[in-house]
Amino acid sequence: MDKFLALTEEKRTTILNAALQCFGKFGYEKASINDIAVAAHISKASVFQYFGSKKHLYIYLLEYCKKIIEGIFDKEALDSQTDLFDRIMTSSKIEMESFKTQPFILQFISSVWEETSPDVLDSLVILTEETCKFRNDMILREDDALKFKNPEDAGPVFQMLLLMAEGYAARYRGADTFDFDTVMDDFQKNIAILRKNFYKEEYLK
Amino acid sequence: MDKFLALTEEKRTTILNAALQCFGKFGYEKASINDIAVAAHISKASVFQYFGSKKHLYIYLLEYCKKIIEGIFDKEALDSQTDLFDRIMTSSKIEMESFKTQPFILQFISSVWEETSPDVLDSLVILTEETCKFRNDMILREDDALKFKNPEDAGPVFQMLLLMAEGYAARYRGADTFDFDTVMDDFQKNIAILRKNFYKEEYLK
DNA sequence: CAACCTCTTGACCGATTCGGTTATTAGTGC
DNA sequence: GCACTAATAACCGAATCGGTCAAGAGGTTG
Repeated sequence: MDKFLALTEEKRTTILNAALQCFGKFGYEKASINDIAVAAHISKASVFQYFGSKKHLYIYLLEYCKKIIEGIFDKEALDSQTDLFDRIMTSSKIEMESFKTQPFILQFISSVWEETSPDVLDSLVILTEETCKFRNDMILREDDALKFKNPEDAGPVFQMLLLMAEGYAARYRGADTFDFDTVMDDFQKNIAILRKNFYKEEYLK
Repeated sequence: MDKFLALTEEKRTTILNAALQCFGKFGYEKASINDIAVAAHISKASVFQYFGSKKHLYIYLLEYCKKIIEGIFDKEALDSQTDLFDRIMTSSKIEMESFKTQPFILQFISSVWEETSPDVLDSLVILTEETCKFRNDMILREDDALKFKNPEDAGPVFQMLLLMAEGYAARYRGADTFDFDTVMDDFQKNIAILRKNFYKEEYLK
């Protein structure tokens, strides 16, 4: 793998993106090294030169994604003491911004949750653990509900927002092009509308 | 294919579900006839006995799904002159009920939209056309907005509900078990909350 | 120019799997 | 026991699988 690290960053990300895309799309067993090599515009032999084996490459990707998520997580933890809607918005924004440069990480991560191949089953925990941590961080807090006209609506609304985020992810999964700014704009408008209708008057700054 | 129609209905649906699941999960090229045969608990030779070739099986599935969607569509068109939220709810309910017996149709249909194999590319239109028709039917109407405290919120709220539905679909895609009633309950509660907060007082019956 | 080194890859390996065929079996009615 | 049918085990050539290796290509030293 030191062979791989010696490459230029551009070449590395091209290869990683190709691998993330193929594994994300086909799953571990159905994705072939040849698929990845073609997508990365290199030879199949080079993939083995860099990573040794298919399994090693997959595990490398798991750890690679883990590091990226850790990076997001830290930044997000900094500004976590705000309003519920602001919190959701900023964390989504950070998440989206990070994935802007790494467009295939999202579908790879979600594919990991469906992976069943015994070859890599033991290794999946590397990523699943990390993604759980990420989700738990932006959980609903107690005093969030107080701002709602009907405090009991806070939980469902939060769930609806998570659901919508999943909907966005599903809608653009596998699409080649993806206008992040437009989607975030859309999401922001939706959040504003929800806030306006659910919050007590006094919390509508 | 007359050979296939001669089977018992139970066996037929077992085979179709296996095929829908495999094609839906792996896509046309990566799904092998062997995968399908194993999932259907029959021999590979039987699959060819029934459908002739891989391509014929795939096209049969496209037409099979088209018929099912047509069935839903007709029923849904009958009671289309109600309140926006009721309309979304009942159409979702009908859709869900139909898919309760055919658990793999949903992921198959969404996989068709991502299919790129030249072998079947021409045939995809069989289904894509039909699913478009289905979506267009439950579109927002003009007088729906009048019931909203802020009429301009109607469009976004409708979009949010579509997004949430996609989120539900994504969340349970590929899951073996899926408690439809719980999900529909959840969805219904969310709709009730939205209506309560977005509608003018006079329309809250 | 020759000798050397690094990186990339075309060609190749045995094994497996592919879509598809066929010959044999197992089951059923008479 | 016999004929007919439906299912499959065994098989086909071709392709692809994960993985290896030796032959270049390109650059750096003498």
